[in-house]
Amino acid sequence: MSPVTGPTLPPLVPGAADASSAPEALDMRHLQSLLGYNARRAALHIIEGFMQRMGEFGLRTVDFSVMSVICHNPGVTSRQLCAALNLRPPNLVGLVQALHARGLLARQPHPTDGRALGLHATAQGMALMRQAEQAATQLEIDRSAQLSAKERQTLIELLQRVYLPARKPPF
Amino acid sequence: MSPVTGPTLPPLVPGAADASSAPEALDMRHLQSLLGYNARRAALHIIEGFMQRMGEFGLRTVDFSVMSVICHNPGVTSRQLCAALNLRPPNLVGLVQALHARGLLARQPHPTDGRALGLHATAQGMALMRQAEQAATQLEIDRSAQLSAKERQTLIELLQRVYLPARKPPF
DNA sequence: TATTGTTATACTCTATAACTATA
DNA sequence: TATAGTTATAGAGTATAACAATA
Repeated sequence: MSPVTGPTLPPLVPGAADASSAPEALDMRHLQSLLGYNARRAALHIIEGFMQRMGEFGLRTVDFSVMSVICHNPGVTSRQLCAALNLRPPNLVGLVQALHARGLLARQPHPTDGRALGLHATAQGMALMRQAEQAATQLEIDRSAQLSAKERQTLIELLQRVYLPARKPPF
Repeated sequence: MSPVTGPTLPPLVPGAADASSAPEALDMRHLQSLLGYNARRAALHIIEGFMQRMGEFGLRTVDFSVMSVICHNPGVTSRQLCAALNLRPPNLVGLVQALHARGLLARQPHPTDGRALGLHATAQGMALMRQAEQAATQLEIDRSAQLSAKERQTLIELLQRVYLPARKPPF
């Protein structure tokens, strides 16, 4: 059982592998056969570098996402942001307040709904995000340098088909 | 700017999009061009169902990972588990204690290192994990039903090339 | 009655420093 | 001196319930 090289998974019985004989390399094949495990490990690998890089702009991952959506969708409401980014409204309040306090976004009354507030990036917020988005794109390329541009695109498309609702064929 | 279908990203200036004209659909193209964003969203989508399903076995995601590695690597130490799963030792203590209290694993003195404890799954733990691993595999297939078996395999391989250290060609 | 934004709060997950026993 | 396991604890992230203002 030791020199297994094929895709066969080890049997789930004692003695199938012995950690004391090779303490430095564990058999991780079953976990590595699971999509969720691999997706989580890969996401954490990318985001680890992402957080470092965005820290230079004073942004956490979620700050970047929120600012990016606001920049590309002027007047978006908190509720829309929550739906698009899978956030809970109470967790967005302090986040938006902090970005507003830094002068990165402004809140204007919604044109048709008196309850809502439209979120707009300020000129300063726009300038920051232009830099941040460029840095983010470059960082991701560096962090996934093992992939070609074509492979990276394939990976993104497959990931989107996992979590995005299926769309009609004629796009 | 409205009927854009190509890969061109919207300019990062006000007026590029207007949320009030299409309040139900936001422009998410920039975030969706980022690998980290897509990997995180896909991972959360899979793991959401994973947690529900594993809850029936009384296991959280991390419990499943730990038990799985122990089952396939009898005698593995806590330190090895931490390195393999990117966990911090203090966070593993209570986790292992809980699994031990449930009779799912046993801790035996390490044969060569008096400081370490070898972790072994009990018969009960083995039986539980046999069911859990089967359920996990099936759940992932269900949750990624938009992908063919071949596409799912391609996705896993691309993800592993992102987060696993590169290996020598003649593997 | 339903929804937006908000407050307060609790729960989980994760991370760090420091201790002990052994190598 | 370095490492394995542990303790205590702090911080971040995430979740729910409930409220006022508006639809």
